[in-house]
Amino acid sequence: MDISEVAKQAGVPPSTLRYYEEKGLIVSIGRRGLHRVFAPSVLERLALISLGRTAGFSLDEIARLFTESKPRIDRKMLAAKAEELDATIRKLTTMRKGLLGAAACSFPNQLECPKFRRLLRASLPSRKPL
Amino acid sequence: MDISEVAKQAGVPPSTLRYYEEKGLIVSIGRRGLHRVFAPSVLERLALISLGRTAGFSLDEIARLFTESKPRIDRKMLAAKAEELDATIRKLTTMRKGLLGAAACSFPNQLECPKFRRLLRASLPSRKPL
DNA sequence: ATGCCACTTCAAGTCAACTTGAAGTCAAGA
DNA sequence: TCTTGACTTCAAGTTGACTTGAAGTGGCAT
Repeated sequence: MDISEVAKQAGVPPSTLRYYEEKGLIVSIGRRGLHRVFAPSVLERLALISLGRTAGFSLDEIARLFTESKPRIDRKMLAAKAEELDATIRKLTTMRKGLLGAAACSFPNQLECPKFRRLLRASLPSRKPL
Repeated sequence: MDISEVAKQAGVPPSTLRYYEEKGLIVSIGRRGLHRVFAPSVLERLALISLGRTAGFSLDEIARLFTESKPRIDRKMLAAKAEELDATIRKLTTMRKGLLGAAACSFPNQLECPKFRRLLRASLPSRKPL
C-alpha cells in the first residue's frame, strides 16, 4: 500500500504517517523509488496508536509500549493506568449524562443547568485533587 | 478565598487560575489590595471545567458553554457530543481491558499481546475513519 | 519519451494550554 | 516600622503533535 492508501483507510493525513514513521511508531516495509510502501498490518498499528492517544498516552509512551520488553516492572504501571482510565470513564459518563440533561433543559447557561449541577455534586465529594 | 487556597483545593497551580480568569472561564469576586479574592463557588466552576476538558472541549468551547444562552441551536451539537463521548468511552473501555490483559500477559511487546489484538479486532471492523 | 502529479525531504511554522521570569506591590506578623 | 514573601502584571518561553512550504524526484499513463 502506498502512503495515500494508508492515509485514506486510517483516516489520517500522509503528513501524520511520515511523522509517525520518523518517531518510530510505524515502519514502511520498503520503497518503490522514493515512495514508501506499507504493509496492511500498519493499519492495526495505527488503530492501536489511536486507541493509545485516546487513552491519554503520549506518542513517546506508545512507542515505548511497542518496543519495550521489560518483563514485569511496569505491570503496576499498566494497572495504574487502567485505574486512571476507569476514573476518566466515570468522568466522561458524568459529562455525557450532563450534556443530555442540558440538551433537554431550558436553563440559560448550558453547563450550569440544575441537572448538571446535581451530577457534579454527586461526583465531586470523592476528594481526588485534579 | 485567596488564589493559593483555591489552587490547593482545586489541585491546579495559581498560574492556571490567572490564565482561566484572563480567558473569562472564572471570575474573582474582588480584590484585597492587589490580591484576587474568589468565592467558594469557583471550585464548582473549576470542577466543571475539568470535566469539560476531560470530555475534549477546548477552553474556548467551555467558555462559550458558560456564557452562551443560544436557545436550542446547539441541542443537536450537545447530542452529537454525547454520541462522541460514547465512542470515546467504548475506546477507553477497550484500552482498559487491553491493559489489564497485557499486564497479565507475558508477550514481549506490551501493546501487541494476543489479548490486545483480539480486543482490537473486535472493535475495529466498525468502519468509522478516525 | 515525456509530462504530470503524487510522492519525497527538511526546516520552519502553528496551536492550545499553560509556565516561567523579571520586576514590582502590598498585607501582615515580629 | 520593617521585612518577608505571597501576591501582582506582562511578555516571552515551552511542549506535544502535527502541518505547511519550498524545492526536488520519479512512477506511470499517454
